[in-house]
Amino acid sequence: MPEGHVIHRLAAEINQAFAGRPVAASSPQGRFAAELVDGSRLEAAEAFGKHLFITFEDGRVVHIHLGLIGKLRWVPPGPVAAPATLRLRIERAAEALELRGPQTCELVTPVEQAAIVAELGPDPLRGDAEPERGWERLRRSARPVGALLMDQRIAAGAGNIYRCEVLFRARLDPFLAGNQVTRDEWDEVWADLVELMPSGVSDGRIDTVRPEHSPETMGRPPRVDRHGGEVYVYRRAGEPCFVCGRGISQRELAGRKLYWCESCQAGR
DNA sequence: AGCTCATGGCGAG
DNA sequence: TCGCCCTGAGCTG
Repeated sequence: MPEGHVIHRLAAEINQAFAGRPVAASSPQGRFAAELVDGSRLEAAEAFGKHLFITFEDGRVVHIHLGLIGKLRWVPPGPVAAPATLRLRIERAAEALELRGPQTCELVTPVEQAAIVAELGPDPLRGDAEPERGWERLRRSARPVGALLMDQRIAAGAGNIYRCEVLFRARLDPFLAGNQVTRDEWDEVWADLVELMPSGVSDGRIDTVRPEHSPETMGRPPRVDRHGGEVYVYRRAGEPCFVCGRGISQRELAGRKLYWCESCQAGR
């Protein structure tokens, strides 16, 4: 259940553990032809948005996308547990990485990788991101900005938590049409993603609440979501807004649950 | 033990 | 917009 920060973090961990070294690869479940990379040298892992590419020697690339329920986890070496769901296991010495439930796990060529990346919009976690490309799409769409922020062609790597939180922090009405969003508002949203997502990578959780709004400031315990972070609106339906006290609203938008504050994020 | 839901995205209609 | 794919955690009984 990952947004881009999780994937970027995993890429760094994979490089730390395996880059430049031969690894063992297997698919106990049998749904991935792991023998094609088994025993070969893992060159590098790289993330683009929510896509993870692991390059092996001779230009073989394993493309992984976790989807909604996929998981990539480090496990202690030893016998494999629950092999029926284990799509891919990569291990070397004392480190083993297990992939379960991915939406995608396939071998691609570097050319195919480039084509997948070309379909993605700018990734706030990448230094080579071109936010202008996201803006050009956003400003041409009549769809609500709350739906557009789930579109990976506008900001690759952002998912449901970041869309809800960034809209709140910008005080933007999620139902405002993309073509009604001003350039300044887009710049603010983009800059906020660039500020928030690296913390997500280093902390392994999404924290968005500014100190002056945190319950802790009022002497109450921090209100932390199941995913681990402290957020303004995500999964807080009915609870009081940290800024104005109004109950947080919830509604489906773009196939996912949107959370927002109708007072702080009033339309115009 | 069973049911629901989850930080996604695809293809069909 | 809907159904569907993949798995497992967190509820309810």
